[in-house]
Amino acid sequence: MDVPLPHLDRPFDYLVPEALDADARPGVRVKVRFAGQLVDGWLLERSESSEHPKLAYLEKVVSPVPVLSPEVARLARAVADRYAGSLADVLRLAVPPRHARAEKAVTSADAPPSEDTDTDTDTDADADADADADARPGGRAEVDPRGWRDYPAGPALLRALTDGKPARAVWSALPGEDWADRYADAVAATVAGGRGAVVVVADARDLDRLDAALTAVLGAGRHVRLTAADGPARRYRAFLTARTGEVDVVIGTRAAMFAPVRRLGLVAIWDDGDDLHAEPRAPYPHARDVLLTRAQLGDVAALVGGYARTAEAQLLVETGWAREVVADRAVVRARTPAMAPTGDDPQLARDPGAASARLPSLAWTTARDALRADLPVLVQVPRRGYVPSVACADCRAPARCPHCAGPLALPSAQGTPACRWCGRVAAAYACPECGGRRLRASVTGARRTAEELGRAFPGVPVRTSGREEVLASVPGGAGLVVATPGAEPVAEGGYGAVLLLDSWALLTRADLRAGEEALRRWMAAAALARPGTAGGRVVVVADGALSPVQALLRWDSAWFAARELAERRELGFPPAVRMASVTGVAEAVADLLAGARLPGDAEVLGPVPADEGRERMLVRVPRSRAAAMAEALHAAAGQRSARKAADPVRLQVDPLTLF
DNA sequence: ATAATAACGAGA
DNA sequence: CTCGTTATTATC
Repeated sequence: MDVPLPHLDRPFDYLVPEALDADARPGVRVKVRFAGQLVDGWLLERSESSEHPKLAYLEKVVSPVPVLSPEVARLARAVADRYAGSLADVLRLAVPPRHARAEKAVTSADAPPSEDTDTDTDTDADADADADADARPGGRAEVDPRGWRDYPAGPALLRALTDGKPARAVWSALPGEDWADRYADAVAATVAGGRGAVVVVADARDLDRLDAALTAVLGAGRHVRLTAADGPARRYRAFLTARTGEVDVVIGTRAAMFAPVRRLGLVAIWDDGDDLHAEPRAPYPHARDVLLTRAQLGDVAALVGGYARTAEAQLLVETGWAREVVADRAVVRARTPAMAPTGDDPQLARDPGAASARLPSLAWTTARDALRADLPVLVQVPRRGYVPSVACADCRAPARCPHCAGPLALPSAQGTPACRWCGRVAAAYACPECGGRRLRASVTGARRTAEELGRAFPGVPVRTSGREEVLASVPGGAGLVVATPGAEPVAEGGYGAVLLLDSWALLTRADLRAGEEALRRWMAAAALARPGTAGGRVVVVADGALSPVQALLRWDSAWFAARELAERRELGFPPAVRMASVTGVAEAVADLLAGARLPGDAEVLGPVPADEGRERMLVRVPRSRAAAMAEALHAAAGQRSARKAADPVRLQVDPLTLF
């Protein structure tokens, strides 16, 4: 039933009229009369009998195309359960809105859809048999591991993919790695084994890169792009192309995470730390978690890769769910650009205004040398607009509540710091890192402009790449490129120098993931530099003693992720625990939590003010209780919606930001 | 939304 | 105790 009300989140039985018998197959969209009115719905399964005494008839089959595959239906239910959401909400994300013209174009051109449902419902054994018959007639296909040879476990991973084994890998890409080529290799290996693949990337630029790499390896027409940015018609068309089994490789942004793929053998995500992977619509699923759920449910291989490793990926490694695919230290050293921190200039580091007027001297000389060698220089500047928070004035460690480890905030310039989670006043705050007692508001630095840099290096062409216009690549000669994180163009032959500025603004954000995010952005930029042996240098304007900076200098995000995860265990933060946030007007939030039969060991934190007069409570449980918590919250939301409680409450499981 | 159903209370 | 009205709850 396509209604988002949580208390109606279950199947309903209907009779199928004779006339609709042929079309009424599992996976089709239907219209039914429900509570007196016509509503959209999904035909989940056909059955001979029903518990329900008086059944109504199906009103209409919207289209005979079974757009919802059995695998995706199962996945959607699992995702709804994990995120305390409704199946209908997940299906809205999983199956794009119907576009009649696109549907006609695809289904009339190809084999009737009946053919494909048969293969879809095949058992795994059948699928494997098909695979052998299709793609490996005379023996075992072998895919050249190419760049995967740089990673000791790489070739074995590709073999496992070709053999149809459900390998799970957390991949830490080397600097300078052409990740898109590696993902294309992984997909090709899967396809060689007769299986399909779904690959999710964060944005259109990454998608273009992967698209090109895949076309080079597989040839044209073997894969399809699925992204919301392409518009409803193209998106639905791409969706149907996959659903009918015409292609079995789907790449895309998070809209593709639910893509139906015949004989799925691999799910992959690149740069899982990018916050674009978090779906902003209810129930707010994260692409990484959806794909991993998919792998788990279907004996499907999974590849989670990035230059930087997230705490979530680290958890997969530490629990043994996935194996890490990393290069040996010697190879890392050989590929890494020469890196140097320049945090020893307190004047510049602490005063963003002064720093924007000129570059720290090491950064300046590094850029100058690269330009003299006729090499391009990348300057990464953070976006403005980070939430102000409070940090230790001496060591700049973010100030946390001694009681619940929530973030501290200063109500006024000279006020007493108070926790934004539990509201407790931290009158006698002392920094746990250095014992300092003074606090300062940490605000972001001003954005450096390209003109300022142009003035510093007269006569050098300056390009910018940012929100308004994102450059995919720049030529190899001397030139300055100013880019915001995530918009760094690839340089032909690699950058001679990469300057990472305003790190302080990144590191002191009031965010649980501040350190991880800073490292992720730095690594993404530093990966574009030439190796140190070829003259590539990276300068990060930050204190070299800070752990994210250490991790960058050593190109060891696994080390950082392990540290980060350990810290989150200590503080009781995700992914070490599972959290849910409940947001709404105060009475509604209290009402929902009062009606929720939470597991005994659940902790309820808050309230903290949210925007527009609403407030937010956090529920924290051990990971073993995650399902129980989600179920309890979903049920409580159901109770509220059943009695038509007026004020809406937003439920988010593992929200991206906790503060 | 709307229909069935339970709950309630006034008046006989 | 019944009837009529109103809250509650289920909706195939």
